Amino acid sequence: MTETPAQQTTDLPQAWEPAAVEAELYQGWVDAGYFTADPDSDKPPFCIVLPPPNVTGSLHMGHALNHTVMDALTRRRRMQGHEALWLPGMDHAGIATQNVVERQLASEGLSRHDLGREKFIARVWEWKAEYGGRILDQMRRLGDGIDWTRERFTMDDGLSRAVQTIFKKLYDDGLIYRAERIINWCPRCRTALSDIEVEHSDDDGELVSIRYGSGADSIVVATTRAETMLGDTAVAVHPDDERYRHLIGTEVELPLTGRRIPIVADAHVDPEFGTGAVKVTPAHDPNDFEIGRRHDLPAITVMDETGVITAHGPFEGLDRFEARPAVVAALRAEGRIVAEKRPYVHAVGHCSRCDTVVEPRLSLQWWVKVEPLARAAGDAVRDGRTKVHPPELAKRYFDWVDNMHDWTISRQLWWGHRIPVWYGPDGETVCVGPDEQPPAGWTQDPDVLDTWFSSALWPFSTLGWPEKTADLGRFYPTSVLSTGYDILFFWVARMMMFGLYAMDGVQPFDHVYLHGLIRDAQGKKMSKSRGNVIDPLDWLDRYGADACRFTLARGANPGSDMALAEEWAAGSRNFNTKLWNATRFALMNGATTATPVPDRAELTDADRWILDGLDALVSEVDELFDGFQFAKLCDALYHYTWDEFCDWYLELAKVQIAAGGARADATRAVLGHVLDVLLRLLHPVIPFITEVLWKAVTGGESVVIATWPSASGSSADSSARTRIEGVQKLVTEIRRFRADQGVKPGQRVTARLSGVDDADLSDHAAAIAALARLQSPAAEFAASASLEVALPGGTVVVELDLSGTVDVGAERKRLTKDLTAAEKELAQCEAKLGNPKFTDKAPDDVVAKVRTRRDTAAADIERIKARLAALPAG
RNA sequence: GGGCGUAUAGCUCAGCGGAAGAGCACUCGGUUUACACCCGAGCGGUCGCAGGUUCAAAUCCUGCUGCGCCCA
Repeated sequence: MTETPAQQTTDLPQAWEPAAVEAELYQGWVDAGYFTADPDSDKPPFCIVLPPPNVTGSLHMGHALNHTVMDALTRRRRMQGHEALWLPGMDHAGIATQNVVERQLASEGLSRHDLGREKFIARVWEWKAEYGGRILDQMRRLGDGIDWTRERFTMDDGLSRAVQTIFKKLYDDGLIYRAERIINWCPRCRTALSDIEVEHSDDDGELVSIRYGSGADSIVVATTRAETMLGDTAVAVHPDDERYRHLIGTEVELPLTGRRIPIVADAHVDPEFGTGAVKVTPAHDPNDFEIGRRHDLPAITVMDETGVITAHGPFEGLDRFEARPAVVAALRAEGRIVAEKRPYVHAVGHCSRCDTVVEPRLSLQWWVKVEPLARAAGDAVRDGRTKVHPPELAKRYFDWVDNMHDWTISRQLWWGHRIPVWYGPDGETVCVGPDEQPPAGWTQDPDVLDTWFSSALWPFSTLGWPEKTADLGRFYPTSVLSTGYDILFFWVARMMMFGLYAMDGVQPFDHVYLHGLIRDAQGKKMSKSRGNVIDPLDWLDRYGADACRFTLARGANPGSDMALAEEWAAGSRNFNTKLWNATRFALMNGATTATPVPDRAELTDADRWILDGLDALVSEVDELFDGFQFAKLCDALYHYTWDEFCDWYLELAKVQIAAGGARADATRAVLGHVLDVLLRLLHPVIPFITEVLWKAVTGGESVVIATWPSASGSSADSSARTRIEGVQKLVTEIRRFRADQGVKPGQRVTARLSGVDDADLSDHAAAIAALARLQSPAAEFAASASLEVALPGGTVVVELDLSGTVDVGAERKRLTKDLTAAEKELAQCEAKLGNPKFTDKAPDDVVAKVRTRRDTAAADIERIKARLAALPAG
């Protein structure tokens, strides 16, 4: 008999207290170098680059979810023997960071202009050193198995060099150009924004109809931005619009200004909208800009970069939102307001960083010509080099990349990568690559690049590009990019474009996994204004990293958002506690991996059943991991752990251990083996608790570097399974009967079972008695009640001495309910079988199945009726 | 306005052609020496509405309605 090693019962504390041990465990992993990848190993590579969080950011639930996913993927591959690299870092977040530091300066009564560009940038670096990157420490608390030795920052020297290199390459290839266009302008940030940095919302506004000109030749236009009329240079109508045909080519007087403007015909005007005549302000509206180009109209800018009106007498110096009512009032005074609609709900663009209403503005900016890049990015997904998970979202990706507008990359900021273009005294232009010098006396373009420009290089710049480093050769293309579907466009599309371009057509990642968005328990978006934000740090404190991670992974159904609430985390915490207690109990009973699991011939039905279930679980988990099905994977692990291992096997194992001798030793080996495998399977999702438990069970160094389980290869014993399921059904029916009869769960009841041999359960009498709390009858046994349980092999009759009055009413109620169900079943089956079309056309196995169901139902009805008839009256 | 997605138990979601499922919540019982963060037993659904295809529809098709998202 195996000695129970003493330390196994004492090593594990009574309860799992994550807060007390997580930090130390994590530091141990880092110190051991488990997360540091070696480019020179001969293992197959696996690489994930962390979508770099903002240097100003802190961990929110969306990060926590994404990190859980990436960590689980990486940890599993590491266990599978891959050279696993998860590479961390941050982006410099141009606008956000500059805003933060400017606010800091403002509190000192300073502006960035007081400091000047160089000193301001130095100040930003100081800020970063002190406050930046809080999120990196929070990632440690989540348990991220990240290679900290490779941490990168988009403004680092190496990455800045990558930015300059690719800019020069694009410029030389004619894919970067400078042009004056209408761009999205944030008057608060005072910079250009790209299309995707603008968020549209339906806002209350006004629709004002204004009469231009006078008399028969007058024309009415409608606008939501009345103040822009100061910059109108035409009125446009549809060429086929009979109402206005006579006016085309004539001029009207623009009110308030005295200017005369032409009426032009343009096919892009919608005759159905408003009056069918539109005012044209080429300097302040993208559509109008196009009309202006087609008709060679001048563009008059009437606002400065802060949104303040710059001309036109009484309106000069007014903010755009003050100017709007002022202009309307002035027009009304002239009797030119024909109609006003207020509120008028229409889509308004807002700055995604500061929510200020975006102003379309005519301005000279740098652009990326995206057409060839976007086409390549689309093709990489179309031809399967990069796979999108879930695949439905690929369509959205195509919609985007196939209709992409050129990308404005210049930003009127100081914090960022300065555009490497220099201007000569006579307007010459030169783009300067790394290691090149601009001609003396030339001046550099003052603008910096969009942060996303450098982030788009992340999958290869972090690995050393443009140098041909060992890391780049080994880990590019990366394996998986994981992110929320909401930033599919920010991340995936741009990384794809630049990755393919810089790396000679090799895609930056093989798989793109897109997870859903985090919502509250009612499915509402989390937002500060709603007050429904859950802070992951709060959950980490109160429930532990494993519970937080398990909750997130368990909710990650492909393509759909995830609702979160306190109860979810508590449920995961409970799961961890269950796992803890089950393992502790197994160890207290001598569970071990020191002795091998005996041959199957030596094992009981229960042993084979739980081992076969474990094999099935291994295969299922592998399949689900490969398909990025995290919710199902967690459910499978949860179900096996709790419903099969804890609820049944551990109870059956108690009986086997009580038997002593070789049976007990075999059971200890099975317990040890199942826990060893189960803990390894759980480790990628819940790394901390599995580390402690796995070491206690196996005595191994660390589950982080343990081998990923594979199925045993033995074929499943289906008759063992049938018998265990028979035990389960019998035990459950007896418990149900006891509960109906009001017998306390713990109370032993004298019982006599017959038909056990026919049901092939003769080996399981002890287990049935233990689980159903039965005891053997004495000589003078007098049954006061009985029940019948139909099993595949035969019906087991259980006679019980309830030693009290029997609740005949409860029994009748139960039997009647069962009878109703059986009768319904019989009717359904007979209806089908009575339909010749069904028996002719349905597959044979389906018909056979229905026949069996009919026979079972008929037998059930007969049996239940007999029992009801035998029941005493009352 | 255009496009996409979704509608299943009180809540959050699986299931996506052949007997309606899970977690949580709820009800009843419980000091069963691993666990009350637990154990045992339950209750709960004409699968949004209306048509159609099929021997068979929660599952496929059409329309409608509600909700959500993306793009104008």
